Amino acid sequence: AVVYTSLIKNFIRWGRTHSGHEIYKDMVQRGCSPDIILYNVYMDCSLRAGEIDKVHDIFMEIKKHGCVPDARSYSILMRGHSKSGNICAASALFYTTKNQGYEPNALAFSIAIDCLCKSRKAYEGYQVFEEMRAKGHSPALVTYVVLINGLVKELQLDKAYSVFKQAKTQDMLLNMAVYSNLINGLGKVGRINEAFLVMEETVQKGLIPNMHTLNCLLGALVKSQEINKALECFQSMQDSKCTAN
RNA sequence: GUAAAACACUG
Repeated sequence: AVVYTSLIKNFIRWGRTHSGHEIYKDMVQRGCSPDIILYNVYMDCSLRAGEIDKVHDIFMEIKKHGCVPDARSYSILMRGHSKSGNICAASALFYTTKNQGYEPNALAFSIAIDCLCKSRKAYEGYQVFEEMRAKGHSPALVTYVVLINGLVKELQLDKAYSVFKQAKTQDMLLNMAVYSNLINGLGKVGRINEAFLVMEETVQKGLIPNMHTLNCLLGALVKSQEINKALECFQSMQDSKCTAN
């Protein structure tokens, strides 16, 4: 199985996906039993190669051949569903995994959060995030960013802000894009004062607001009819040679 | 012999 794994991996990786599939079939025909590592590699490679439907097919093969999917198998399948837009399946899978008795590790949590945010289910992503923290895992910077951006997109500003605060207490170095995003979201729901606070914070942190940031702020100000401040902001944009829209 | 991943206004 080790040899077959390597063969399948390399064929698919180098674009010879069809040969990869043939090797798998051949292996089965010859009575050689695939193991779970082979299946995980096979699914992962197919996913990267863009054969998303294949991921699901392979997953089905696992049980058919008397293997038991492990936590990684579920994570890969989840990525597949999220990539193909199968939103319901993606979000259900995380719970299925747990029901199978697997305790997700930090990576499994992160993948779940990422998939959920991409499926526009940031709310669920947030729940998974809370669970992750409760279990004592430390999310990576990207996980915070993905979640904050996802929540902002769905205008869940309370949650976004909460995650934002938590990121800071973990000394995460959030970049300007995240701040701009948050300002944008706060502006959209009319929380202009908070948008300003966030703006001031960027300055304190030594981050340099760019044209995206200022445009976000400008949009927020116009929306809340703070014309004077909008003009002020517009002025400072011109001073810093940013282009307004 | 098997892990993933993101980002910004307006249009």
